[in-house]
Amino acid sequence: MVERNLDRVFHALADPTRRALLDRLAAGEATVGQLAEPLPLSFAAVSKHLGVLERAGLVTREAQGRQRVCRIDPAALNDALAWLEFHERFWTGRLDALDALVGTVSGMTGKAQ
Amino acid sequence: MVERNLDRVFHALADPTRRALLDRLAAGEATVGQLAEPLPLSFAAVSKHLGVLERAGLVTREAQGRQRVCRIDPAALNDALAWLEFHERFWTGRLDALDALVGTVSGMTGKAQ
DNA sequence: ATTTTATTCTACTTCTTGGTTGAATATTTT
DNA sequence: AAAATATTCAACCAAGAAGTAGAATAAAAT
Repeated sequence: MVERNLDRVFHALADPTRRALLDRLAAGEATVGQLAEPLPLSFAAVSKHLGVLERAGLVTREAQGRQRVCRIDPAALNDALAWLEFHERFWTGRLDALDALVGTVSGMTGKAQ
Repeated sequence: MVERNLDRVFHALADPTRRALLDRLAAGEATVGQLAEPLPLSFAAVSKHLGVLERAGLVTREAQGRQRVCRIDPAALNDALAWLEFHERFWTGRLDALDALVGTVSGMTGKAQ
């Protein structure tokens, strides 16, 4: 269940266009058109990428008149972050040093998993 | 350049079988056969998955007699971890709280990025 | 030297992805 | 009401991913 979502989140992050979209959205909400404008892609392609990000829970789209306003949802990063942190800890055998860290990060967005 | 590797790392992590392989390897090195044994997959399929992990820099395979010993390489997680941490920080606007954290983690494997 | 074992390579298949274009839908503007 | 705008949908295509099976390779055991 969390596993299934990890698939989607990691897959969403594995594309440079989608990471660029996230970077752009980190600077503030934007419509699909605003997101598509600087990219060498059709509207439809950008809309599809946003679909992938949305299904991963990383982005929300809200209809506002005839346009859709996109916003980032930082909470969805938590799954991926938690997985990576746990495994980095585990792999490096440093089970001590980062104990506090995971608590810190998962507490950051206010969403426990 | 780091970007291109991020593609490979996130893509490698986006598959549950590959994450399972990493989990298994976190417990210690293993041959391809040992990795394949509990999985409902052919040897060849597992070998392919290991190729993906290897190209992402997450795993190394070393020939040892007629078998290949696989080991995890924690350093490769750093790219992904750094990306996620930076963005989580950025997205949540908490540019303060995690400042120490990034230093901690990137210092952990002894490899600065 | 032959056989067995461990792994990879080479097709081949099916499904998914990322892209396109043009029609469809919904909302503003005129 | 008609035209323009913003976005998505549907159909399509090319390339890549994940799987299979069987041949090829290389080392170990007999």
